[in-house]
Amino acid sequence: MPKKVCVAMSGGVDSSVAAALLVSRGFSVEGVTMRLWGDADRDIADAARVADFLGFPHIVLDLRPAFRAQVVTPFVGAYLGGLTPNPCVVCNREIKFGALYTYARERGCDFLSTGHYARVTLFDGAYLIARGRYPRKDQSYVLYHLPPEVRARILLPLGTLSKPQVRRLAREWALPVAARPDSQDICFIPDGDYADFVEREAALSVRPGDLLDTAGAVVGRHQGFWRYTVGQRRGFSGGFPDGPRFVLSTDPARNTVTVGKNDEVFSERLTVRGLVWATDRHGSRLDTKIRYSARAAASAVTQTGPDSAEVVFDAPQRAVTPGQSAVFYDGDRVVGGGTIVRASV
RNA sequence: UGGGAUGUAGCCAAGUCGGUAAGGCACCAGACUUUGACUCUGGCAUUCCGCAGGUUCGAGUCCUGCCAUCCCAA
Repeated sequence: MPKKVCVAMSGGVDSSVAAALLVSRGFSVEGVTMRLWGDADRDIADAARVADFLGFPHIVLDLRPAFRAQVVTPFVGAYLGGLTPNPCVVCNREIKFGALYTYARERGCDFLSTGHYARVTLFDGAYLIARGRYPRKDQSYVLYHLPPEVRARILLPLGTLSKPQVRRLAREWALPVAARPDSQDICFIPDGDYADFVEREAALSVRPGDLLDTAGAVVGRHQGFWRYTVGQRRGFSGGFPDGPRFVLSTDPARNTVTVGKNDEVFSERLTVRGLVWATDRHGSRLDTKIRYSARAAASAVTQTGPDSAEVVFDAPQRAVTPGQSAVFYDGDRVVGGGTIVRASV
């Protein structure tokens, strides 16, 4: 009796290849496409074509209310609170490996599978998320918070493949979506203008405020604190004759943005909340990754409370940003992480 | 209306002995990217260098006048 696996299919190349891989490995596959936001008919149709092509059933799961409540609303709220959220992290936790996982289990699936470029490895009796084999595309960062029962029941077929390999497989197998371009940007903001999105959702308009230097002197104007994130260079009126300035911090209460030169945007330590550990088997010397596209950096991690920890880097990191996730790696294994609430020199 | 200085793209700014407008910031486009950023590449003064004349084959670069701004002296 083959194991039954539910595959999350976005209609894109990655999840389609993941599904094909599972079919080739003898699993009993069922495709599910989540309807999350906006017009998804094209994606749903593409996923259905792939399922049909590969010969397994496909269903659509409408999770729009949950997506709005658990991803979009918090996303807007975070920006208005002066933070820089990572909606993909939240979506993976609450939707893909939350609501969808629950649904898959209820349908009797043994596993849930996605097209993430990450692996699951058995370590000391526990299933842990590990980096994808090909670091360029590694997505383990966005899965750091999966609970143990979920980690034990997910399959990530793309974890040992590179993007070019996946595309090649899609072409070899003549999948109907082989030529689709990669998705990018925030899925619920197709035009990529997140600031405009936040303003529409929150019924705000541009709210100019003072641009400050580290001494507190007004050095320019900005268009509303939510349009800026730590390390950002663009968006200040006029510019500075002696070189660019980068955001050091924002203050939602006063609607101010503090800027400085590039060498001022490095931090040696940070504090996380919402701390989770994937295993107790880890030391304090861990590599910490402070954003999706950052390289994990050597650090010392110390738990300071039930859900908080302090991270001290061997070398200062650029643009440590409150709201982003800090993920702890022991080699290739994801051992924990949390949300950055503060950075300090 | 005594003296001195300056006036080059939105901003800062280089422009030698006159030879056919560096660079930086900002901005725009593209690349990168399942978050926001960063980064990278390209574009960005085709009768134009405060204005008006003049000299010259040719002037931002020399000459004359004017205008504007700043500083000192008042």
